[in-house]
Amino acid sequence: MKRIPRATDSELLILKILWDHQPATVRFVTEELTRLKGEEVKYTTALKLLQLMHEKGLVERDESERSHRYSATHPREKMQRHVLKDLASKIFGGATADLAMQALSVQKVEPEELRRLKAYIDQQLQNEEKGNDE
Amino acid sequence: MKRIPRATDSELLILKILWDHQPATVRFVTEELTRLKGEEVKYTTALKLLQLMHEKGLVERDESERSHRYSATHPREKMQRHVLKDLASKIFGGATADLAMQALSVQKVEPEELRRLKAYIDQQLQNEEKGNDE
DNA sequence: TATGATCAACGAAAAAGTTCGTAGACATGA
DNA sequence: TCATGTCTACGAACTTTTTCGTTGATCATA
Repeated sequence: MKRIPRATDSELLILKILWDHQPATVRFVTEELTRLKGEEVKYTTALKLLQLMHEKGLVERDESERSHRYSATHPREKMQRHVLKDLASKIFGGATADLAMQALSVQKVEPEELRRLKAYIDQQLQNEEKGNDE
Repeated sequence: MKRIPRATDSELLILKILWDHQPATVRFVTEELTRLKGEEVKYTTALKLLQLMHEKGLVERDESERSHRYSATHPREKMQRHVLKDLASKIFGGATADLAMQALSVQKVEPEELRRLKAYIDQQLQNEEKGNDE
C-alpha cells in the first residue's frame, strides 16, 4: 500500500496527457504540453519534469529503446480520487456531497449524464440497504 | 465581471478559516493555521500571507481598528466552484459528471446526503425540460 | 567517416511560494 | 514617562517548482 506522492500543477497536466496517450515519449509530451498551455514548452523542460516525476514514482519508464516511453504509475480514476480527496480536505469541510453538487454546477451537464449519475446514486443507496461497505 | 485570482494551497487554507470565522484578525488566523497544520505558524507568516492575498484581491480588509479584520472577497460556494473548475480542466476531461461520481467515491456518503444530491439532480432535470439554462 | 539530428542527463538559473526577523507605530499600565 | 506587549509593514532568506542551456552519447545518412 504505497503512498501516492503529491503532484504539482504541471505534473497533473502531464499525467492527463499520459492517461490519454500512454506510453508516450518526451517529444510527444512536449508537443502536447505546448498545445495545452498555448505557449511553447521546451523539450528539456518536459524531460526534466518527467524525470522528476519518475523519481517520485508518479510515472514509469520503459528504457528499452533510445527514446524512453513514459506511463502514469496510477490509473486515472485512482489519481482523480486522490486529488479530489486532497481538495475536499482543503476547502470543502469533508462534505463530499457538497463537492459533488458544486461539481455539477461548474458547467452545464447533459441530461443523460445526470441520469447516469442518478443511477449511480441509486446503486449506492441499494448497497447501503444491504449493509455493504465499500 | 472581475477574474478570480488563483489561490495557492496556503491561501486556500486561509480562505477556509475565513469562511468559518469572518471577519478575523491576523492573530486569530495564525492560531487557526497552527491548529490545522499541527505545527506552529508564526504571526508574521500569517500576516504576510494575508497581505499578499489582499493585494491579489482574495480577501478584503477592514482597517478601521488597529488590528485589521480580514474577510474572504468571494463567497465559499463561488470559490469552490472556481477551484473545481480549475481542477476539472487540469485532470478531468471536462466530464463533470465523472468528477461528481469520483467525488462521491472519495469516502462513504451518508444516505441522507445521497438523497439530497439526488433531489438536486432531479431539480436540474426539471429545469432541463423547461428549457431553462443557468 | 563527417554532418546534422535527436536523445537523456545534469546543473543552474528563474519564478513562485513560504517563512520569519526587524523596525517603527501605537496602546496599556506601572 | 518608561517598560512591556501588540500591531502593521517590509525586506530578505529560504523552499519548492519550473524553465532551459550545455554536454556527450547515439543514430541516420550523405
